[in-house]
Amino acid sequence: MSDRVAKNALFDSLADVAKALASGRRAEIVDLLGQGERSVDEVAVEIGQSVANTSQHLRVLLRSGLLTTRREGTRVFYALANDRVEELWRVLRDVAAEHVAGFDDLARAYLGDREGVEIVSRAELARRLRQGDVVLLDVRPAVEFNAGHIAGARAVPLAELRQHLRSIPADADVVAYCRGPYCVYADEAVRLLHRRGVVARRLEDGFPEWRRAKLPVARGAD
Amino acid sequence: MSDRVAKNALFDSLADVAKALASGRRAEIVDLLGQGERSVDEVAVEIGQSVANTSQHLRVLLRSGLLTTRREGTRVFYALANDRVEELWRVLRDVAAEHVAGFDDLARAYLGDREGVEIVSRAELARRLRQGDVVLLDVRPAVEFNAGHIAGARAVPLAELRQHLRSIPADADVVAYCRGPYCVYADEAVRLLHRRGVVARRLEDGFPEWRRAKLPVARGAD
DNA sequence: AATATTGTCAAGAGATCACTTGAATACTTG
DNA sequence: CAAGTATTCAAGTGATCTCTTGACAATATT
Repeated sequence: MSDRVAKNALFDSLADVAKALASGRRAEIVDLLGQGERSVDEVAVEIGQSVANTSQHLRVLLRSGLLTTRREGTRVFYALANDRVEELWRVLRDVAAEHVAGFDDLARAYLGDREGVEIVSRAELARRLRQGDVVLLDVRPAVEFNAGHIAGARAVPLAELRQHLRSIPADADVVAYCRGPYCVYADEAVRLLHRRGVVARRLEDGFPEWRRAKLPVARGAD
Repeated sequence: MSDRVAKNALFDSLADVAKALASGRRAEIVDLLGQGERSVDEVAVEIGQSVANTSQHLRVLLRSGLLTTRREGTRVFYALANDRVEELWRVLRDVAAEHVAGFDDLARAYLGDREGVEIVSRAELARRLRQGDVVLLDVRPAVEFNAGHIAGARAVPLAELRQHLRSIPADADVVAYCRGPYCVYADEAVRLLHRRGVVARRLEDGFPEWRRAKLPVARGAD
């Protein structure tokens, strides 16, 4: 059939979206931007790549329509184009977790042994927050907290957790959260708190999932 | 940080799933298998590639966990691993339709001008089927009809539509459906029916979406 | 056992991709 | 306007990807 060429072109164009995500570094970028917009330089630091290379990855994602940009002075901020992109990322992540051979091992290698880290479901955390008997720590970098956080959370970036230890009541029931299920921050926070004898758990996933579930969120420095 | 290596490996492995879909031909395969399992040879014919190349594409999808296989005599049947894979494909398709520049043009080039082809929503079709005042044609190949179809549909593969024209009452309200929103069969059926003076429309998408919406389905030759 | 059918593997050609390096551009500030 | 900062572009290298060709493997039929 002569439709072959047109059909190939159509499906190649569908595949272009997948291609945009078909690089570990770009996947990392999408995961990161799920927390809010970032400048090229910030993204470069987060993904551990040169600025030039990061810029090229961002352009690829932009060209495929997954991102938008905003200029502010000399800086350019990239953000996810919309919620559907976030949904695509989430579904992709779930499929990988379910189907990719060896994925669990890789996750364990990066996140460390999660044996000692107890999990709190979104539903339970929402209930405990309403009751007011839980100390909720947002252990992501401050920029991300400001861009949006769970209502009632305290901004305690992982790097500063040590300094805040004193202000956490010894008998408190602490929950920490970060970017999502494959982010180390909350795990490390929980482990540190445990070592100090504080009862702490981590939220099952992260802020994007909470927002998506239409649970209460807030913005700004606090 | 020394976590860099582990983090890269984790996200590379997430990107592997995207990589599996990052080829137009493999995208076509996933779209096709959404209708039900197929042998290597059948897939090869559908995507217009050699058997050897098709086999390699199928192995890539298999290795990434998106497909499963079943052997029957000398033939090997491939199928989507589960519903989540279908969901991933659907979300990817939607994101492409929404974000990829020029996607609409490519779709029009393949599907032809859809001006004259009126659309029926799933909800309306479901209602009309309950009332029993609609003739519903499944214009996909017979294998796909047998693997699953909308309850109440008649199997009328596009190639055989001409022979069935006589058995369609001139005053009937006809609806045709096929694989999904980017499948040509239903459009072509509607155009043919129009030329014969029959009032016909196409379902907004296809069988997989109908099944996913938990609307009534049936299996087998009728 | 010989033959046919169906699918997989291996090697190779040409295209595309990821990252590096160094230069160019866009904007701000002094 | 000059200098500085943030980003993008262009060229190049080694690796990976797609498709082809031809051989090989597994199963069924005679």
